[in-house]
Amino acid sequence: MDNHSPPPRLYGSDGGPVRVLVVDDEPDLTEVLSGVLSAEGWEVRTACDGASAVATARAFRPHAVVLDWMLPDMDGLGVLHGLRGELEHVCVLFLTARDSVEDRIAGITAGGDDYVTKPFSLEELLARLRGLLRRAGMARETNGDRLLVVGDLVMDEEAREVTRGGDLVELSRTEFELLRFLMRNPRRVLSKAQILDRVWSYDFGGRAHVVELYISYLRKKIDAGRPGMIHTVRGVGYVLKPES
Amino acid sequence: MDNHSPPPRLYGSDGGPVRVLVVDDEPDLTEVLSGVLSAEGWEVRTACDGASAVATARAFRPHAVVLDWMLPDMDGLGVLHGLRGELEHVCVLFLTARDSVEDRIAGITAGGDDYVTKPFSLEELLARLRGLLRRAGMARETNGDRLLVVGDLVMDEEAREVTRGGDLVELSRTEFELLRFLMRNPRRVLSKAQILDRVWSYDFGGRAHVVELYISYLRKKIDAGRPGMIHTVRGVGYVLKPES
DNA sequence: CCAACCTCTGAGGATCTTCTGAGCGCCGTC
DNA sequence: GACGGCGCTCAGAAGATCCTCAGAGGTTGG
Repeated sequence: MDNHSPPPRLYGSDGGPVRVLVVDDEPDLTEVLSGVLSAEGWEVRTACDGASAVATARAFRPHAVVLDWMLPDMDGLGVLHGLRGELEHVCVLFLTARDSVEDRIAGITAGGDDYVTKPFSLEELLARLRGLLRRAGMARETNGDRLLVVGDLVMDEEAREVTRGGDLVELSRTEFELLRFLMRNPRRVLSKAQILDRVWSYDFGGRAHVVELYISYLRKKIDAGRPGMIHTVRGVGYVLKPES
Repeated sequence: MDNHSPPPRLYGSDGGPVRVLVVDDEPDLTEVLSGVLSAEGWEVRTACDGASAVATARAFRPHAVVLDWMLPDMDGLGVLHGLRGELEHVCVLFLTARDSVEDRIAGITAGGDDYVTKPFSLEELLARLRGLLRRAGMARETNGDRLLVVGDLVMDEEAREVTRGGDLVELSRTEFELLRFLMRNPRRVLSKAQILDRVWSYDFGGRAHVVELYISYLRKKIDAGRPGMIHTVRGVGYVLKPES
């Protein structure tokens, strides 16, 4: 369930919603991505292979493309060529298998694009996509700047830096992503299932118990000796909120 | 039995009533849900298996679907695919057995959908459904925002926060659901049977005595030292109303 | 290759919820 | 005034839920 971002937070430089094209041959994946992205206020189209991706891009003119590196009909480079032929400026976020051609991708991303390795968490993908568009100047956040602020808790997403009351807090990767999700949904109760679906990889087979564990880690680092901001709502989930 | 919710509270973005399709193979359940939902002002259709669900969706074009995860002919994912094929935007609320959630319904809550575990209470199901539609922007509440207000009593459903005269009141899960039901039906006498049917799970075997008990808990937390808002109507039930 | 770190599992124990049962008081009736 | 029906509250047992610790396994970086 996606209960953040009431109205769209992002707008294209032309004022309309940001358009993103999702290209992958697994329908389950495109479906989930499509759902999350439109719930975040983006306009989404999907394609399942390279040829239809290029064709869709021609009409849809997306600001960004989420593109699987391995497609049934062509590889990432081929699709990239097709896309660049259609669209002058388009941000591309590649999805790759962990061990596939990381070096070649590295060359490509030099052009301002980025990549995420499968399996990824939705929060990570969203963050990358947002970063990509911001850097390309193709979207302006209504927020204004790049800081997430809840009470005296501040997160700089780009620098991956978190401070509470001015003190720097060191977080591991998972802790950071969990906190980011919480901070993007302040004063809203999030269930463990929701958290699991967003912060952990989509193929994670584990149980909700991990969420409790990481909440416990976060509390130790963030709420230590201060009024707690992470509250348990028994039988429902967790909320992040500044003391009232 | 269902004498609350005066006229429909929800309208689709097109101005007409919200359409919801209920899919479950237990006729008892679909019947109850259908009754409650239409009493709440929704337009309802039902189906008892996956195939007829997809077929009905084609003609009915529901805004939301309440879908049992386990159906005689196909599983939830299959039906979901069928539905997504027919309808562009549709919210899905899954009904699952408690332990099938543990097996994980990967990505379900990520795509903007939600689930409720059986056995559930009607209030919980309704709340989830309302939340789903509100977030999808497919319904606008005549109310305007997400707060329930009765006198100086205020409930924020998303944060699960209740205040009386500005003071925060901590409630357990059941207390919260009971109060939500009362606040959604202010100035209306609700019988214990009604309350039991709506706030407790449909398979709850207990007696009306629990309702008295929980009303007592609520009074202690909400009416403590203030003019009482929860009034007993002897031989009939309870009313919530601000002092007149 | 080793050390440091991160992530997850499992178990134990602490805490909070929920429901049952019983006693008591209020109210209307007889 | 006595009685029965009804509602309120307390106390406690059973259960659900959550927190934390300790440790295995994997990954990273030197």
